[in-house]
Amino acid sequence: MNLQKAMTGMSSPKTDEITALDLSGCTARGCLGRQSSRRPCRPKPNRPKPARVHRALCRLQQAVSEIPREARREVLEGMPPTARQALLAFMERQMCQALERAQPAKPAKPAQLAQPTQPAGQNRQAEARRGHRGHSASQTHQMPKTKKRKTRLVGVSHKKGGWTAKLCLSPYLYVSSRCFDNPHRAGMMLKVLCRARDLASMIGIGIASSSGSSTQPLKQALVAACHEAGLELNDLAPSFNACVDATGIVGCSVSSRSSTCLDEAVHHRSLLLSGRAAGWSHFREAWLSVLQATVQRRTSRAWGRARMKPLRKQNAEEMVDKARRSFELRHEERTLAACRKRLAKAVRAVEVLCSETRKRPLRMLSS
DNA sequence: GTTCTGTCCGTGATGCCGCC
DNA sequence: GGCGGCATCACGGACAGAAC
Repeated sequence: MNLQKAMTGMSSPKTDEITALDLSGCTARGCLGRQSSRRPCRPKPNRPKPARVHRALCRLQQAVSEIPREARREVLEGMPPTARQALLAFMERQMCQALERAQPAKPAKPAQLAQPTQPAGQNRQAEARRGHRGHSASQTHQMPKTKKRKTRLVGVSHKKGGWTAKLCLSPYLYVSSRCFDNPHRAGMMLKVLCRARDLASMIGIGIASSSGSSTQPLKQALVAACHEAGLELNDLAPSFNACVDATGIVGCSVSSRSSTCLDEAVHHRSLLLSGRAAGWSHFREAWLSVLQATVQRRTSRAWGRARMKPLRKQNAEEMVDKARRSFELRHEERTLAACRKRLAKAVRAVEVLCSETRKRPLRMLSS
């Protein structure tokens, strides 16, 4: 009974009844009697080794302990009786051993005995992975081999008002042209942007290598690319925008405000990236400051969202916190699903071993 | 060594805003 | 309703580390 409580962390009478039924059913099914009618002592050659059984049960115990406390009862109820009995017998055995060890010193509480297998945290894999990723050189300036949904000129998009060219100038940093009335003109601008990107990479400029204070060479590359095409920078009217993938923090990408000033976009990118590296609270501050920032805009007759004003602090906080809450909910769901998957696997493994140990399964599994 | 999982990065598409 | 263009989302390949 205490074992069950230790496993579920609950003291529901219903759970206790279930445990009692299963434990009594286990002996009433007569596994031992059936076994005695066959070969009494000689073990089967393909019988699982105790170490293997022990590992499988340890895994199952850990999988159960990873399930959030409130969902454990449901999980235990849904577990096949064979696996559940084996687990209970295993834990009972563990408890006895622990009690024996603790006897000379002082008696330990049963609830504490179930704790050692509790992992440090359910998300430790994800946490461990976080922060270990560097930027691969191969990822920069390469066109991904994605399936294009429409066979249109890559980088040119059709808007209600015309056609624009958009290009990733450097990791996290995007540049868009102004709107043009035909796709050919936008395509030409796209070539100019590509050329600027190439010029920048040729002389080793890159946002990755340039801090916020040294964007001048990149600007020069843009001007040079325009001149090569017989254009002025004003013809292109580039607008810069930094986008940071924050799926690990808020479950989506976060964009800076679009600005005609490269320095502003780079500054926002830098804020968001350093915030992301430092964790949620820092990222939140960075995001808030980006949302509230005033940036330089194109001088066009565009209105509405194209002229969106900086958010007020309260609105920005609402937006940021809403995104985080939504992410946390989704994250919890994903974590629970992963726990359940691991549990199902562990249960299957124990069931297989139980079926292999046709003789006295409980006694063997608990030894 | 292979598979799984989560993150990074790049691209395309579309919603939305308010003046004209 | 048309317009200009920013904001946001969806999608998918590449990648790295963990798990098996």
